[in-house]
Amino acid sequence: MEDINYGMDRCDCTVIHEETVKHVRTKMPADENLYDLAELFKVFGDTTRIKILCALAESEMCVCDIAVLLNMTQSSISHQLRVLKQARLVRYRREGKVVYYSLDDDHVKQIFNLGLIHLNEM
Amino acid sequence: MEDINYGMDRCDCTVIHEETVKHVRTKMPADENLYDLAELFKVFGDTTRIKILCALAESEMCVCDIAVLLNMTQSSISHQLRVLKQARLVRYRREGKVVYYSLDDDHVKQIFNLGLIHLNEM
DNA sequence: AAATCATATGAACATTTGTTCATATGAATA
DNA sequence: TATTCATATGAACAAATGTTCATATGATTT
Repeated sequence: MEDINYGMDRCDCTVIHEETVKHVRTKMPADENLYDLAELFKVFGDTTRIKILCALAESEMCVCDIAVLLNMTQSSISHQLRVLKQARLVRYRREGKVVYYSLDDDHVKQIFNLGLIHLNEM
Repeated sequence: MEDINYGMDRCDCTVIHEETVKHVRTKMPADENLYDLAELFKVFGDTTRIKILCALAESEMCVCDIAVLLNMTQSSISHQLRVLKQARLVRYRREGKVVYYSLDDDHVKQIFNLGLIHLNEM
């Protein structure tokens, strides 16, 4: 097997297993999909947001309730709810001055549970 | 229902739905678990690491192979593999000078797939 | 219409994070 | 034993992120 570097700019390595790399390359999803996937998990990757999701998994709640529950400022909860909203993980409905948030779909709980399973089995 | 603030330091809100908050509070997992869960998802929340996991889902690979595949430096791949190792998402075996990495368990693929399902259904 | 209340948001700040560069480690080989 | 090569790692730096503070918005109530 030849030691070809393929003229890559960034990589300072020699290709060791050319066939493996070639094969895996054909199996990789589009960069855009992997980017989106990382962005999705990034949303789960914060304690405050995890707590919010966990709370909403139990019951619909307004912003103030969540702030009290987590003992955090209304502002920071509101900022985080915006992130969750953009990721389509939560939805909301307005009732007068109060805005109620809830989980958007069932995937949230599923992803959540898989994470817990992984942690429990380590 | 009374407007009690419960003497929270940080929250600038009035409790609106006291019963809801009380109930949800009893259902919340321990802070430590939620912290660990967030830490786990944080690991998935980076494009480079997602790509590495995706590649390893297809085949065991050495560090150089991954660097070539992703067109990144060996150093940055190695740093990220350390993160994945600490999260128990990948394992490795040494064969002479070469270190081969692979997925540690099947949860990785499952979490991965759930993420993709969520993205596809939005 | 003015005041009140729940929520949203922009800017600033501190912290965290990912990559790079230089170098260390540790195993095979000459 | 000296060299080579694959990998690991520490420090530095830039970029991203979460919270806070001040204030805006928008709906209700007086």
